[in-house]
Amino acid sequence: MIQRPSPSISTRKKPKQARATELVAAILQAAAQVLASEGVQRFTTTRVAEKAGVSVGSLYQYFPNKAALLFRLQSDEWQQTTDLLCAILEDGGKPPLERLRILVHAFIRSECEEAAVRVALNDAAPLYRDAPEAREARSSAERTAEKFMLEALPEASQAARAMAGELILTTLSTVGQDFSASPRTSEEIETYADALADMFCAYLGSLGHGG
Amino acid sequence: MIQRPSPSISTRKKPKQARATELVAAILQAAAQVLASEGVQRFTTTRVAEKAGVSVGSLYQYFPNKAALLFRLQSDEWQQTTDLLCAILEDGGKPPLERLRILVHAFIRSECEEAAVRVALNDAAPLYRDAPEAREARSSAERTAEKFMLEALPEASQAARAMAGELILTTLSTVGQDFSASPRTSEEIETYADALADMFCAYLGSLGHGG
DNA sequence: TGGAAACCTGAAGGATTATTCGTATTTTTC
DNA sequence: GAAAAATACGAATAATCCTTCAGGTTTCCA
Repeated sequence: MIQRPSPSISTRKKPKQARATELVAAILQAAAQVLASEGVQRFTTTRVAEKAGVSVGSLYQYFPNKAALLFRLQSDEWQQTTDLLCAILEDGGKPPLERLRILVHAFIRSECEEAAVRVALNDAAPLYRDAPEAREARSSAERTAEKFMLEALPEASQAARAMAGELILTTLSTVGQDFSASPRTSEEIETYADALADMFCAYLGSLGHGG
Repeated sequence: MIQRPSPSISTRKKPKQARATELVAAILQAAAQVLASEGVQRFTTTRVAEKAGVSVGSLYQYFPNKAALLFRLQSDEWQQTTDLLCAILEDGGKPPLERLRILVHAFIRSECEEAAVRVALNDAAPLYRDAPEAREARSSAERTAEKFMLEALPEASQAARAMAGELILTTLSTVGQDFSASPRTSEEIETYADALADMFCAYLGSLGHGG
């Protein structure tokens, strides 16, 4: 398959002075605001620069193109979520299934809190999906998840564990996304998170007995 | 997210002659092709018309705007999938959980077969999401699903059934979407569908006893 | 203090696209 | 067969957007 030379997405230049660092921060913040309030359709480098109180040219000094900016937003968001979830998984004081339940609640809540940005970022996915940097991943979160699954399903085969882990992670992520697309009351959130956790626990339970 | 006064999406005029009907069909077919092969970014009314061997003006005679065309594609796709799934659910000869497993397999397979269009249609969602017609739904599929849940969870409360049904449907749909985004071998497909069905069955099983 | 490096500016270029509308063609109707 | 209705055409319009670059400003450092 031919890879069209999609423009690199890595940052063009790194800020070396304080004002530049602040400028980048202002741009990122403005970008998130524009994305959340206007949607992808109207997410424009010019609009972002304007909202950041900065000129477009400055934006292009630190982000080679629009996709890079979006990708950066997405990366930051993902990193933040990942840290939250890993911290929960690594809490050794509680049994695995309880930790999982807590994690589901935390994730769904987090997803709903920032629904606007998350949904818009998802809408923007096609803009940076084909970029080279978007392909790599293999984070440290992988190992944390793996360790958790080993704890939850000690008797299962490696393949079964991997499959179950992947399925749960995918489900959590995609269902959370879908759920947060509509506005929700906090009661709805808790109910839904509980149901989702019930499903995961039932699944892991069934795998634990039968092999 | 700001709601711009999105122009109506309903078809502007209905074809009354045979040639017009064929033209609309050609446009829809071309639209699906363009969407699958070029992606949303390059999905253009001009390109669609060109591929259909038709002028842009003709396209706009039957679709008031680009969003309407995309929405139509999405509707047709959804209707087709819905019919497939309802047929499986209504097969009274098999026990509920077995039907559910068959349904999961059928859906995942179907999703993977048309992955290109489906993924692109999903990418296009922001273009027609805010349209009035996209909000209504309440199809006959709802009733079928409800009837199925009544069969699968006869002892559960109405609320519990509704929640479980919604969760399973959402999971199936979003996870299927995500799974089909990468190319898959048919072995992977079957394995994944089985795992997903396992999860649903375990969930319903757990609700059946305790609930 | 002065020169260099980093930084910032924003008008303008270049490209793409959605949609319209005046005109031409085909089909139907009487 | 002629008027009317339906259909088809596609160049032109108007808007939007990404990105660059030539030239000014600020900060750093010796």
